[in-house]
Amino acid sequence: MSRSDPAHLETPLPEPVDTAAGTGRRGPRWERRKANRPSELLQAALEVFVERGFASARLDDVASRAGVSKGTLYLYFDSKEELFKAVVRHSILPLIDEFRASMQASEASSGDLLGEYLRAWWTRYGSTHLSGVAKLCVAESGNFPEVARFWRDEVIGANNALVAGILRRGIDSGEFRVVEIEPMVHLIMAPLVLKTLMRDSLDACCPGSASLDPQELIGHHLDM
Amino acid sequence: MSRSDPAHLETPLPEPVDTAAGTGRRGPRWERRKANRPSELLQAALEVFVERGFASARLDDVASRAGVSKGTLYLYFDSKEELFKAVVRHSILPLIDEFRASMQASEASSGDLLGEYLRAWWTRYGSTHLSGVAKLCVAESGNFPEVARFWRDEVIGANNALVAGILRRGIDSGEFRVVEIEPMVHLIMAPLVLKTLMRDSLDACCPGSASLDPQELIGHHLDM
Amino acid sequence: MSRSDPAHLETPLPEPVDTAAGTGRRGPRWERRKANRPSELLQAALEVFVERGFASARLDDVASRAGVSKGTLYLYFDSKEELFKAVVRHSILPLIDEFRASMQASEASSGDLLGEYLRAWWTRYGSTHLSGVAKLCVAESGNFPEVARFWRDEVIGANNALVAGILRRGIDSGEFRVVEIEPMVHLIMAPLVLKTLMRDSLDACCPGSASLDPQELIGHHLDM
Amino acid sequence: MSRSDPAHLETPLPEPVDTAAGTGRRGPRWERRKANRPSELLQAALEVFVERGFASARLDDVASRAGVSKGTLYLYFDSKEELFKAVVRHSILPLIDEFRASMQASEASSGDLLGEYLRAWWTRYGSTHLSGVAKLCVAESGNFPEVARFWRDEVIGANNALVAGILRRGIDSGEFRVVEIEPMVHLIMAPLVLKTLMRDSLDACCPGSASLDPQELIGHHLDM
DNA sequence: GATGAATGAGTCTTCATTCAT
DNA sequence: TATGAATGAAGACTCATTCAT
Repeated sequence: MSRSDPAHLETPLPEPVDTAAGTGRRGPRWERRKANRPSELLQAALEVFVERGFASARLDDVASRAGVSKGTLYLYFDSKEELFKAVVRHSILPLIDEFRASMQASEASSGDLLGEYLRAWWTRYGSTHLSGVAKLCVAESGNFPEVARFWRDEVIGANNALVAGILRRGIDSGEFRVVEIEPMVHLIMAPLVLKTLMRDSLDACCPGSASLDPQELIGHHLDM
Repeated sequence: MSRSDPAHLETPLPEPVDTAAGTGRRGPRWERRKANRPSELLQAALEVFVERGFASARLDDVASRAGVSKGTLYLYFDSKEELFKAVVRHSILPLIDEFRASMQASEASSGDLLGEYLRAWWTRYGSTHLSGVAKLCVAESGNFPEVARFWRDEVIGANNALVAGILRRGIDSGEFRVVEIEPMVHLIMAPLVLKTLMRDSLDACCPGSASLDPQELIGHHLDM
Repeated sequence: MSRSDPAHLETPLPEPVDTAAGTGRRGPRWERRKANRPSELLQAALEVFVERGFASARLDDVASRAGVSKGTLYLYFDSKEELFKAVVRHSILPLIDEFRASMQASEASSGDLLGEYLRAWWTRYGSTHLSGVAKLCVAESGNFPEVARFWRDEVIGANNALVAGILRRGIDSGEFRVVEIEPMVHLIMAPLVLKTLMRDSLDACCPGSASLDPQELIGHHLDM
Repeated sequence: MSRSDPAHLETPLPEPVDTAAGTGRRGPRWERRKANRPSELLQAALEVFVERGFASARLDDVASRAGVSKGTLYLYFDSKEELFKAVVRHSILPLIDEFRASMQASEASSGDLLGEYLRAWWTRYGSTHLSGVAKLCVAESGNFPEVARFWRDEVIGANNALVAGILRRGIDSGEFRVVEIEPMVHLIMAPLVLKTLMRDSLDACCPGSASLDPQELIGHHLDM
């Protein structure tokens, strides 16, 4: 594995000693759920953080959205900050790995591959709760520089590298005309990225641009 | 005047008792400063809000950056929220009017006009402290829906209307080929907008895309 | 038995269901440990309470020092407070009884007896973990008045009564010159007691006074 | 000044910018009292800390005893810990200086000087709220080692040095018989010190020993 | 009996807001 | 008008206690 995350974003999901899951009958005051509590908490935290931002998010809200009490959060995360970092980390890293893997597996033409990738990007990320994390990282960059750096280098960096790889392959094979790779990557991604940022913030902003989704964009860009 | 601000974003700049204003005489430097205290406060607030976000920004920081005491802020703004709204409002509205006016005045070809506009956009907005407000509005949209709506409808809306107008003129005159206006506006603006968002957050993110600035973008897009 | 403990300090050591006790057969090591769990818990609690004080001591620390889980503590003690009181009670009462018994048994001269007692005091109490409890009672007197009263009346009182008895016997027999008993008891005990308090708190405080230990003190005081 | 306090215990009393004290009429919601707020707060804190110990003391109690709100404490002290350290520091240092100064000024005989000193010790310290700080330092030594070190080295150390100086002078002049200085200092101070510790904790402990106060002790010890 | 995950009351700490000066 | 000390509500965090396993 060649990823070079900053060490502090490497920590694995907290995994308390696993106890056999209950049989499910009756309604106890609370339930033992060591095994997937962490990811439930992270999901709740992701939503609250994206909606409110780090500072405005109340841990009480995160806890009640996850259906636990405030104290439970501290069984799994040392502090609000650690929870925040964990949200950023664990929400996106698996997806990056997935994208990387699927690219290596593909044998399609470069044009198809680009279309495939952008569509996957939209389906698995852009249209998902996940894309809210991008907005979150943008919003909190001033307060969490290392998170911003992580997002820029590891997440955007990885994505851009994948797209650049496709472009380069297409150019090498003569399928695409010769263009500067980096600006073109930006030109291709920007409308999609901006769209998700907007959806997660200014909402149904700019009605009409909805038609810009994957298919059209790919069409447009492949012209060039 | 066709602007349709929500009422709460309409308030004019606060004008404290204006000592010796208009008379012109007897205006020692520190007396005169009183007159534009509000805009100095707004400037300081803008910087702090952009850096930290609304909730994390401390009024103490705003005050000390403006060189006044915390209490003074309350002579001009009723609350932190009002200050925030004033920052968003007053930072951008004059510029929108300016853009509108300059567009109406121009008689250049549509191609030149588009180039001119994008360059002005970059010079007067994109490369400015001002663009940080966009990031701020994105970041705070969850907590300030009316600010988000204002930014989307009034700011982005006005900008897009201007660009759409240019495109439409070019198409009508046969200078541009026929395209769907709205998606094209998004395609044109997105790379620029995203770039400013990134600069104000993930920093010098995506190095290499720096070459995408105005001139190149215009070239690329005029091809289509 | 003339002790007059406040009722709440009378409780005997908790005795959980005693597996295979009394029968003598079939007592594997880990089974046998159950029998003296309570005293192991008390020992761990004593150490933690002395080190940190009542409020700062965490039951988690007590539990892990005793090698059990936090919940186990509640099988033997109803609350942190009860644990605290049990620590104070059970740490010192056996020793007091022991001292009382050995005094009654002794037929030595009063001078020898005093020396003997002070030496025993130091060996069996002053140089021991036990003396930390004195510091603990002093420290917590504000929060646990009944514990303070217990310590003062039962512990210090009992000790002083023993020393006073020796002095009185020595005076009655003409071996000691006539002095006021109570002040003399204080004068005799204070340096020893203060020394243990210091050792348990300000540490090797006042270096050089180390030579004050039993023998010397006895010498000094017997002069008077 | 040759004192060698650990640096972190050197900080002077917080002194916010001084404003002329009010004229005293009317009953405002709160009063501006920058000038002596710090010492009022310290006095209140001293009492609460001595009564309850560091961990059990609630800042709310300190604040209300000082007649201010909880937040006010934070205008003068960064944290509960800093408040604690300030209490220890500022309660005792002036007194130490005072004792040192009065010793240097005195020209009495060594015997009188010793009596004078012990009487001053009792009047100005032992019988005062101040002596509670000693109990506090003893109680919190495990949680605040540097405070313990400060008390042992600076406070007890300084006191012992003064007493040792008197003894040495008396021995040199032939007024006292030759004894080992350090043990003797401990023998002299211990009953007094222990008495204050008891008064501040186990209360009117050991009734009857009340007669041990200055005069008697001096008499006893000058015999030796 | 033992365990340790879950709870929630209790405190420290921050900071927007007020108001005496 | 300007100040900044004082306030107090709000929220992060801890930890004694409970209870399902």
